[in-house]
Amino acid sequence: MVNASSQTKDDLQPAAHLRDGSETLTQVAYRAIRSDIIRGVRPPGERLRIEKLKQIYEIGPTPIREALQKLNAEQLVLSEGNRGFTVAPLDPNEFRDLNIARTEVEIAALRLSIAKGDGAWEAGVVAASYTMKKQDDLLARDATVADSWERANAAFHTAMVDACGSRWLLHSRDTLQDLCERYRRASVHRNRGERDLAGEHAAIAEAVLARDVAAACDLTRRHFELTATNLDVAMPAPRKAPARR
Amino acid sequence: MVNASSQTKDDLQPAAHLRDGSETLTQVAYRAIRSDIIRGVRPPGERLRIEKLKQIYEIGPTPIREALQKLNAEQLVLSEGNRGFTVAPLDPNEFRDLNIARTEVEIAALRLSIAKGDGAWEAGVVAASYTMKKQDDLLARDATVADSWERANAAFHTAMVDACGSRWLLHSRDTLQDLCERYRRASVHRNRGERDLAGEHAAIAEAVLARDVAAACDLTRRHFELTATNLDVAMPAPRKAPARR
DNA sequence: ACATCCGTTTCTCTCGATAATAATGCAATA
DNA sequence: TATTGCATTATTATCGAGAGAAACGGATGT
Repeated sequence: MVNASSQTKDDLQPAAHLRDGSETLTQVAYRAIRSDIIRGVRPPGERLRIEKLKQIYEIGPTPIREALQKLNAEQLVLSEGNRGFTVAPLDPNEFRDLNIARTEVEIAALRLSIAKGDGAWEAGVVAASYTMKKQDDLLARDATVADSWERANAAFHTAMVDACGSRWLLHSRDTLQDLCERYRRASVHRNRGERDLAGEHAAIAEAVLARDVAAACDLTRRHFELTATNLDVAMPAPRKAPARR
Repeated sequence: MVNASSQTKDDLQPAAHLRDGSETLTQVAYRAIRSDIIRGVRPPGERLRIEKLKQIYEIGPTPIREALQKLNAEQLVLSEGNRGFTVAPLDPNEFRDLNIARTEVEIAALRLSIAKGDGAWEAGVVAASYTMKKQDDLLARDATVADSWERANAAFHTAMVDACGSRWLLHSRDTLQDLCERYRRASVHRNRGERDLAGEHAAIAEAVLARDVAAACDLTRRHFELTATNLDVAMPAPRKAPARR
């Protein structure tokens, strides 16, 4: 007698364990590859060969390609003519560019959010600040950038701009934010110890709650700039094909 | 004798007449469908069945799907579970939202551009203003929104922000701009005659060249808001399936 | 009459295979 | 020895067909 079970044959499909009822394999592949790129599992400049990805993610070539096209639309993946896909390279100049855009969009959203925010928004700000402080204190002792700190930090800044009233503005912000995150994760942080992150965050939250637009924007801008200048973006280390015309 | 020519068999392929040497069918499909959606050829809410599109654009299902995924990434096309793709609907609230984001990003870029702009940029502003004035005068007489006016208008505003120093900021701007354009094209313009577009544009250009940040931003903001409030966004006319859960 | 269930149909999604394109190595020639 | 041209190889892009899921409609029961 075979080791029969209640499993259908679908359960035996390799990638199916992550698959929700009505979720397409394209979406699965998209999220998986995107996450791997942002977290640095797939390093900048890596060639993304379909055959290889097919084996890694255990998904057919069509969903993989569709996912890559989607990632290409947000510039996390580059696609050149008939020469396949590559992970977008990291470039210090590009990061400066990106950080300007990120900051400007954040400031615009922050300004609107302070102007329009209601009681619920204020409560969110207070809550996020509370969590942030705990994580900042943890970081001050441990110095290792935990995933929980990253999440708290993202949530903190999101809470500030959450009442801006334009989902599209927030969407632009998120896109730029994700792009920046890849740079942050891939870079070494200098002067980590010299910064008073908890103090900076507290000052921002205070200004925001006091509805002091000028101060809040100023503090946030400096907060971002400080992070950016403290980042040493690793130059694209050419593994093969140093300069490919 | 057959009407033989120097055509290779490639030239006989239906969609190949638009195909550059190293251009992918996916890219061809992407641009074609995108253009059709923005120009309103494919109306909001329309279901995009693969089989149908395959015949219309004379391209196989795979490139079509990849193009749709790309369009989905920029929210011009919606994709639901296992239920295919649809053209993103038009919604007045969404437009308000979008216009806020569009305006804020434009203003941020404008501020930076005025601060950083050099001589070449000034020359570009002057040139774009010149062309714009001609098109505005033409429009004042003819009332029909010509394609040439649309182009001049886009070029005018682009020239203003061109020196902002962040390609990513400009990219966000372009994305939002394209989304707005679809609303503009699909809507009826009220009070077209009552506006002095040439005057508004001239005032903006003047403030920009005088490096008067406050005035330039203020004028631009009002310029956009006026356009937005003068637009009557056609509500999504439900053709079939009025309210589809 | 109305709701529910089940079979049918339509459409989407996915795969494997093929054709087209670019990269690679080798040989032949100057 | 360097270079050009050609044949080979590897990888990409595309297609057509099949598996799977949702929508549709008729029949049954309350």
